Formats: sequence, structure tokens, C-alpha cells
Amino acid sequence: MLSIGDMSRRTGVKIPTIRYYEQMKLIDAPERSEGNQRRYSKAELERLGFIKHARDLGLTIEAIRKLIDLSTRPDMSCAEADKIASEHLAFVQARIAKLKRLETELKRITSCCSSGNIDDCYVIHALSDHSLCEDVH
Amino acid sequence: MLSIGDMSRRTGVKIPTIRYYEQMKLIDAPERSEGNQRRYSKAELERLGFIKHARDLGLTIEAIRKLIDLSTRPDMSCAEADKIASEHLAFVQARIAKLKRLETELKRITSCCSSGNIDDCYVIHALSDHSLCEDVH
DNA sequence: TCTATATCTCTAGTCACTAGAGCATATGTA
DNA sequence: TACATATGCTCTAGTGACTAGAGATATAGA
Repeated sequence: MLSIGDMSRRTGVKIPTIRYYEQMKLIDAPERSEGNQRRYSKAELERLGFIKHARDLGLTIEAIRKLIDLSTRPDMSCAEADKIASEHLAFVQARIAKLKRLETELKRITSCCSSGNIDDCYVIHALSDHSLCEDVH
Repeated sequence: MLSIGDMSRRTGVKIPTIRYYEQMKLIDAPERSEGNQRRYSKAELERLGFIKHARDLGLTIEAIRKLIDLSTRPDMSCAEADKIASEHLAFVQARIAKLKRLETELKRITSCCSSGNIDDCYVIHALSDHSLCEDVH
């Protein structure tokens, strides 16, 4: 049996976050010791690892809840699970594209600041004048 | 003189958000009409545009507050402003790198799901078994 | 047994908004 | 001028995914 601290060390999920996941019903309320402390099984460790991994990948709590739900219905087609992951992939790709455009503009903004006076500051100037952007947003 | 709705239409910042910025002291409390409605000047429109642009670039409210503060002290060197923008550039670049690693893993996860049964579902399986990751995280 | 560490519950705070209730004001047309 | 509609006001509370802190209790090792 594992304490909440053991779970935390093994998965890298912080203790308050584990309790938060329990509250959000991502994990079941575990057994308790005589003194009311949480005691987890190996299966619960695995589920927390699953959640951690999915969160690291940026999946929302809601998406993870769906995946867990799916995995407990072994008769279900996995098309649904694939859909969740695929949608998230598209989301990640869109975010990369957007950030790359921002990177371009930030590079442009920061590469020109050489004067000593704020009146000529290209950073401030560029941020004020949207028309300087090359249709970035 | 512009109403809050005019400001919103011209900058693309939603009305409650404008009021929120006022509360956060990013913009000064504007004049009011006889009936207590906000009335803005051109200068205030420009400042809101500045804030919008900076937010679109992902700068935090706190960073924007600093930039505004800097821009009202015309004697200051702009090195500080450049530092804020550069730091943010580094942040954006780090995020791009991280998202690209996630993209790789998500692609791998979603490209193999072909079986009809959840027991064989690669998505669920891959998310459960961290060791399948190629040291992505 | 003592002490240090771990855990408990509960509340509130974070960021950057967003939503809604319940009014008051402004604007345009008849 | 009367009215309808649109716009605005303040205030409170909610979002997601945690994080922090208070104050009490439990457990493990010397």
C-alpha cells in the first residue's frame, strides 16, 4: 500500500494535485489507514501515471476523464479514443503555428532596440503600432 | 469621445475585458458622461491597442504594466523594455520546442490505432505506459 | 517515548478573463 | 415628446488546473 507521498514521488504529481484529481473524480477515493490517511494500490498508481502522462501531453481533465471512461468499457471501439488524441494533435499543431508567428514578430521587435532613450524604443513603438506587423495577427 | 463599445469595436478587446483592465490599473479610469458612462479619448484608444497587441503576443498583464510604466518615464533607457520582450521571446521559443516534442509523441500515438477493440487500443495503451515514450518527457 | 516528518481538511488565491443579474442611460424613429 | 431598443453600469461568481497556507492529527524511525 502506498501513501500519497509515495504516489507523488513515483509519478511526479504533487500531493495537493493528487487530492485535487480525487475531488475532480479522475481517480477514485482510495482506502484509508486507521488514522484516515490515503492508501493506494498499484492499480491506482498506474492510473495516476496515465493521468500525468496525458496532462504532460496537454490533454484537458475533461478529455482524460473521457479516455478513462472509455478504457473501463472494454467492448467499446477505440475509434473514440483515437479521435480524442487526434483532435488534440490538431490543437497542438495549431498552437505551434501560432507561436511561430509570434516568434517571428518578437524577433523583429527585439532585434532593433539599440538607442538609449525610451522615446526611440523600438519595443514600445512596435507594440503601439499594430500596422508595423506583417499581418501576423 | 468614445464609448466603451466604440473602444471595443476599434480594438477587438471585449467590453468586460476593458473594464477588467481598468480594474487592474492597466488603463486609467476614464472620464464619465453625465449618466456615468465611460468616455475615452484617442490616447486611451491607443493605449488599449498597445495592450491588445502585447496580449496577442502573449505578454502577461504584469509585463505589460512594466512596459507602460517604462514608456511614461521618457528618461529611462529602453534596455529594460528590450529585456522584457527578449525574455518573452525565449519563453515562446521554449514553448515551441516543448510542443514539437508533444506533437511527435501524439503523432506516434494516433498513427497506430487500427484495431476495433479498446483492449488493443494504442492510444490508451501508450498513455498508460510511459516507457513507450522516446524520452519525450 | 519522543520527535520529526507526513498527512489531514478547509478555505482562499492564482491568471486573465467571462457570464449573468438587475438596473440605468443613450439613441433613433414615430 | 414618447417609446423601443441598444448600450452601459455595478456587483458577484464561475472558469481550469492547480497552489498556498492554517491548524490539527498521524506515522515512522531513533
